Amino acid sequence: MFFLKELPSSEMIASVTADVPDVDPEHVQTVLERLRSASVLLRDIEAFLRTHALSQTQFLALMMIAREPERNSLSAVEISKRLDVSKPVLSKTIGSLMDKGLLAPAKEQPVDQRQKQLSLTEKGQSVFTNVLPGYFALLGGAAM
Amino acid sequence: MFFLKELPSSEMIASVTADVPDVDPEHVQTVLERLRSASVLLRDIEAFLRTHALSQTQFLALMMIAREPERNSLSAVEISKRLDVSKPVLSKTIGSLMDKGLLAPAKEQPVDQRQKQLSLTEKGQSVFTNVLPGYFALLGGAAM
DNA sequence: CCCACATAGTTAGCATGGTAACTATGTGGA
DNA sequence: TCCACATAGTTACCATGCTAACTATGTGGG
Repeated sequence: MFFLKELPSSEMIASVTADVPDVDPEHVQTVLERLRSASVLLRDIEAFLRTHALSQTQFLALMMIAREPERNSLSAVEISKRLDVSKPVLSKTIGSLMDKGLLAPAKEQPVDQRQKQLSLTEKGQSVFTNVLPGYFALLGGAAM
Repeated sequence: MFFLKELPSSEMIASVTADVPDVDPEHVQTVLERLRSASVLLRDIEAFLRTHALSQTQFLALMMIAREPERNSLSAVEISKRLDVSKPVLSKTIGSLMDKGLLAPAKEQPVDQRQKQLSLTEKGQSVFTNVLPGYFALLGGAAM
């Protein structure tokens, strides 16, 4: 997250970037503004998801499984190819989703015994279905 | 941070947003792409700052003091008006910057004894000066 | 004057992110 | 065959974010 409330003035950006070759101060200004909007939106999304007792990562993990075409389960390693978090974080995320009863081991386990196939429970399906419209409404309403 | 490696396909966005009134799927797509770019850039910035043993918040706190016009010190409450983090986080950030010897109590303390005026040490000045060009080079080089 | 309220900052406890290092299982070439 | 290496997932430990509640100081109306 980018935590500045007030962005640096154009004058300050211009004076600082003057020392740095090949940097366009106006582009820097644009990038800073977008970082700020993205951070604000991400906070709003987190606050919204928290009202459903989900973190952003938990929600995205549910989405990866729910929206996988042709299948209703994924292994952790498959989720981690779609979700950009470290392995331990994914492991903990899956653990907390299982504790909440939103995720469970899939009925059909893979031959490779190192993997754990995971699918949404009924509760997981229904929570995801409830949250999704609000999530996209936030994305759609964002001024970026 | 927004942790999807692959964004949802336009088809999926279209199908989901069809249920949500007043949401333009193309706008959602744009917002998702910007969230993703912002997250990637923020990670790059964090990685860069880490090579100088600074967190993003620590660096921004230094910047707030270093770039304050007409003054060379700020109180915590003044920093918190410019930096969008909670009071306890700011308190810890200031503590860690003081531990590193980058920040110190200012020579002139305010009359209000609840406040602690803070200024950069020489080391803090020099670290900040060293880091700033690389920081703006990253911002300037970002494709957003 | 003084007590209620406001403000500055800290402490305590929790959630979520990271890396390093570990176990367990699979795989491929000598 | 079997041993070195690769891959899946977990454990341990730490940094940084949050809220709630605390202490200390300042301020203003009765």
